[in-house]
Amino acid sequence: MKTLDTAAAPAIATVDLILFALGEAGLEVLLIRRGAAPFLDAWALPGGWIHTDEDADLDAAAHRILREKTGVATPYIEQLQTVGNATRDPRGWSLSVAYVALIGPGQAPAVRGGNAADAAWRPVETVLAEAGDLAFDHGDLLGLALARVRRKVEYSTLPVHLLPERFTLSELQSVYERVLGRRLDKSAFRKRMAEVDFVEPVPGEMRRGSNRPAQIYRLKEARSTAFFDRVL
Amino acid sequence: MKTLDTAAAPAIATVDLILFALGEAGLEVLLIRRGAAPFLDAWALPGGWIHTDEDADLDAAAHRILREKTGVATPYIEQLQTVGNATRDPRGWSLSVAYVALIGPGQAPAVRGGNAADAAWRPVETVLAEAGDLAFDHGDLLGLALARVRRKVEYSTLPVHLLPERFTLSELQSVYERVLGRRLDKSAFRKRMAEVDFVEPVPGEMRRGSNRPAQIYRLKEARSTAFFDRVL
DNA sequence: AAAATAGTGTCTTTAAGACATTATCCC
DNA sequence: GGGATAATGTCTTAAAGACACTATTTT
Repeated sequence: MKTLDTAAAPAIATVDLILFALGEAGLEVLLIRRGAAPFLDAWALPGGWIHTDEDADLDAAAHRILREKTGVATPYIEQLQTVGNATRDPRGWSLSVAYVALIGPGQAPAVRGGNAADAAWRPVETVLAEAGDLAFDHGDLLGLALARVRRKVEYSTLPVHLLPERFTLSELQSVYERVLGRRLDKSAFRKRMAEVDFVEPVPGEMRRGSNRPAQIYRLKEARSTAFFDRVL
Repeated sequence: MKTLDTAAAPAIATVDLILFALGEAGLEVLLIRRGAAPFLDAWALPGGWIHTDEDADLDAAAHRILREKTGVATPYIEQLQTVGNATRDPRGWSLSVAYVALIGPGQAPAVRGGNAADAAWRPVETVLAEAGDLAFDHGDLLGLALARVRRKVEYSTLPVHLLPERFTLSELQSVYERVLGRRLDKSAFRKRMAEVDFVEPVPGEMRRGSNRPAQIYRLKEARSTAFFDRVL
């Protein structure tokens, strides 16, 4: 969201992004410090105006804005919800389409978008505890996004997108456990992953350590997210 | 969507509504014949511009537009998805927030909104088969809405909103079966309804016929939609 | 009594959860 | 061999699904 956007016609509405990655403390969200009024110097979600002259559609706008604000190019992304009311922006009636994006380690730029002070990864719990400090209604949007992700983890394969391209089943299980905040049974977990049939072993590739090597898996192509019959 | 809306400032984006009700042929959707270009005389979903001077927020806009276009005042309503691209409206880049609404028999006006020829309930299957005939990308929106409803019926109590306020458990089961297109086991169905605890018997009220009378139920207050642990 | 639907119970089959065992590497 | 984690198997327990039976009304 910029205040300097003066080309009235091509700017329709804003897109805000809730970008999650897995860090030391569990789920973390990328925040950007605002450099303009309103909410000057407050932390905010990365967002920007739709540009009708360069964005073919909403998803393209979300990708562009994410890339421009954070440098992230190819995340998993899905539309969350659209909020619009007279009070969320002091400048007047405001419409924003919120997107959730997930990236794995490595794709996550430590800090991007100008200088180091204006972007930061923050643990979601910490941010939510002080949700009111965020610009606009971004605290609400973060809450919505977190609820969506937590719920969807229960019945889908969403968490693969928080891992690098190649991973072991133990690593995948660990992601589920960290997002859900509870332990899962190993054999039940593997049975379910086999059922939904969305990952495949990479022949010959193993993760080695001071123990039995683990088979490395990757996402089956054309299978971005699968759904379970039942809840975990 | 009107072309005559010339007040540039307060009109931001459109809201389109997919209004479902249960008819003879199963799920039916309300369509309105367009009275202006583009797509003059084509069938379309009821929709209209957000008016920043009268709509407090998006949901309020959706309610107002539904009421104005169809006369329906108090439906179950939920936001579906927002679509925006350069091609859906020949007049230029267009943004629309789609809502799904469900109403029970009785709340459904046979025909409203001017004269009888400009609104009609149509079976979803029929309309989808000729989805390309609808104005804009409304065929796509209808497809999205139907997929959402069909999926959500599997794990939630959504179908109560297709019934009148008072109903029997057999009637409720019948709604599930008609939307899902398959039979359900009676005892399993009742067990599940008891589990989620979202309906309650109306003491003394029974539905009578030439058979054993059936207990009449109603939605428990403050419980619009509940979710199952598992899929039906 | 017959017909019809409501409502509940029983039994079989399946799946889930806890736990144990075996496997394979490094040191 | 010891330590560590991978991978799979077994057993117990709970739930789901199919089906049958009982209940209560009208005709």
